[in-house]
Amino acid sequence: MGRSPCCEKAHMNKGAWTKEEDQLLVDYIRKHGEGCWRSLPRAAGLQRCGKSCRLRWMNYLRPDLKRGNFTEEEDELIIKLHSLLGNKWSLIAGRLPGRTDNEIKNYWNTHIKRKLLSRGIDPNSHRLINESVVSPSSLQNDVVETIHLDFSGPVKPEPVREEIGMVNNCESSGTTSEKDYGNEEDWVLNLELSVGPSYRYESTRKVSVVDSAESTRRWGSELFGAHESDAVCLCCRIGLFRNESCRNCRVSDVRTH
DNA sequence: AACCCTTTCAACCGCCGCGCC
DNA sequence: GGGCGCGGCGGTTGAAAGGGT
Repeated sequence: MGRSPCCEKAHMNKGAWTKEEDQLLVDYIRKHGEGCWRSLPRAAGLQRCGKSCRLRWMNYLRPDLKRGNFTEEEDELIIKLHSLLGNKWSLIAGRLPGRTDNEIKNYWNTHIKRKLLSRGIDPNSHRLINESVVSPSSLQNDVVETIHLDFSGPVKPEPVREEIGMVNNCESSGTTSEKDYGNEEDWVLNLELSVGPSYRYESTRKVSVVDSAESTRRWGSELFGAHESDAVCLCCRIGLFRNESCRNCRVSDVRTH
């Protein structure tokens, strides 16, 4: 017996949303907040699947979305993050305030891929297209810089380390799961990401950020080589602020908290 | 104006992880 | 431990828009 569908297919609208539907959804979420997507359509008077409502809200109706073209800085930031994270669009989106995973994914497929190819760079491996298979020794010789993003609070003993070449093809699962470190209740994520060639970066910094736009600008221009005044807690940087998981964060940005 | 091809991007689909029972 | 429901994610699709002839 298969899993039941997320919603009844019958009597459900599909395709483009109308203004009236948008309004119903916005009104409902303004009143009741996000969540309970399965029951939301009925409660809001929408003939839509809950998933569809969530998607519409997340990708289009959220008030904090940035509209318009991507800037050159955002382009470069996406490229660098993709070289680190692979097709983890939601993680990448978490680093670009106002941009959605869907938007970035589309932008990657329609613009950035082409841009990289025109530079002679393979968009999947982020290496020169003519470059032969990378040997382990050449990987070792890559200057590997560490991006150390830390939270306040306890730190788990062994930091996760992802190195270029393992990340690019997404064979890496992204992060080592918590179970790999036992069930420590209180350890706080201490993720180290590595990428080469290097960007200058001192690995232990704790600072605050002024606002999300400024954060983006700094990241775009000085990615992984930020000033001491640029570090942000990981939860904010990878986008956890969306689900209020960012409890230890000291950032005072209103939008993200 | 009409047609065709390409590009863009909103929306859908299927799968997965997590939490709950 | 296993089943189930839900939210979330990434890949894919297809309608609409844009551009060329």
